[in-house]
Amino acid sequence: MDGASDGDRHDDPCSVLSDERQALVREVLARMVDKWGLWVLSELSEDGPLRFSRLLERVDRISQKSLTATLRQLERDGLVTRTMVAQVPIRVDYAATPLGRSLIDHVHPLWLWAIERLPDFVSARAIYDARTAEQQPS
Amino acid sequence: MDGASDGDRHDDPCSVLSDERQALVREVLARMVDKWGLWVLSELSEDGPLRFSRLLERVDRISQKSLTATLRQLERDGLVTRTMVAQVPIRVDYAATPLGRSLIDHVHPLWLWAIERLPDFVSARAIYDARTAEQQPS
DNA sequence: GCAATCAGGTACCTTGGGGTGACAAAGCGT
DNA sequence: ACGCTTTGTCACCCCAAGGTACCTGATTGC
Repeated sequence: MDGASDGDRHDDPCSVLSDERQALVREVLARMVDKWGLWVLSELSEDGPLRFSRLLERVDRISQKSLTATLRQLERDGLVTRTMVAQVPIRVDYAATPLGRSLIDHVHPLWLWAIERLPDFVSARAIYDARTAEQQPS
Repeated sequence: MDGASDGDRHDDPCSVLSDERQALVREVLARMVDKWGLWVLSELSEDGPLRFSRLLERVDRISQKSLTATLRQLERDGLVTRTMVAQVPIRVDYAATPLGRSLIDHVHPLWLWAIERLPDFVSARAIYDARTAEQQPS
């Protein structure tokens, strides 16, 4: 009997979790890799609470829709808080939670590592693309 | 040399890089968060070189198409190597590169952190979903 | 000739992310 | 009354990820 198809043969984060929990982890981490999540959370983590339009200015070229969606997702996962302030024109402050700041702290090293290794990725791609181009010259 | 005029107001990984390089980092890291990339790379990193069909068995429920695509992307970014062996039936071995193993080493802590915090995410979502449900009784 | 194995490739479909632009409620200045 | 700002929502679009299913090409064995 070899190769039972289940259980924890190794300590893969992936194969140790149920599909459901695995998906949840992926969804949370996906924000740190998608186009806006990390950026928005970083702004909030570094420069205190910010209102919607400040974020719109600071996160360059983000659309209103995407900023709204990003904030909703971050809020849903407990990474940022949303506070409405009844004011002259209505005002909404967003702030990073401790959980959000902790996530940033754990994500930054990974990004820094990736930035350090950028030349490796660039050259790996150049080599790969050149090799596949010579094999498929059309 | 590279005309990447990166304004660095703060040490955001995001706002320090040119769009192009930012996108490259995101693409590499995205594999570690998408459905199969981390899993495939982990298998290769832990259990030596593996051939296509072994991976197909070990990465449960992955489709041929997705495995092929995942491996191509990992290979393109220099994270795995592909070696054809002229044999009885043709044979192809995939193995993690040092760069790939290094990436795994840097990604694992993040996943472990996320798994530790899973209860926080679950409860944050429960609270958020309950609150929005009461406001929008569909 | 015919089936089987291994390593893919290709077509088709559904989902979801993200962009644009128009519109909405709330209060203020004029 | 009218328009301004702020904080969104909604409708419409395109594109890419991923799944299913089927096809290819090389080779061995019958």
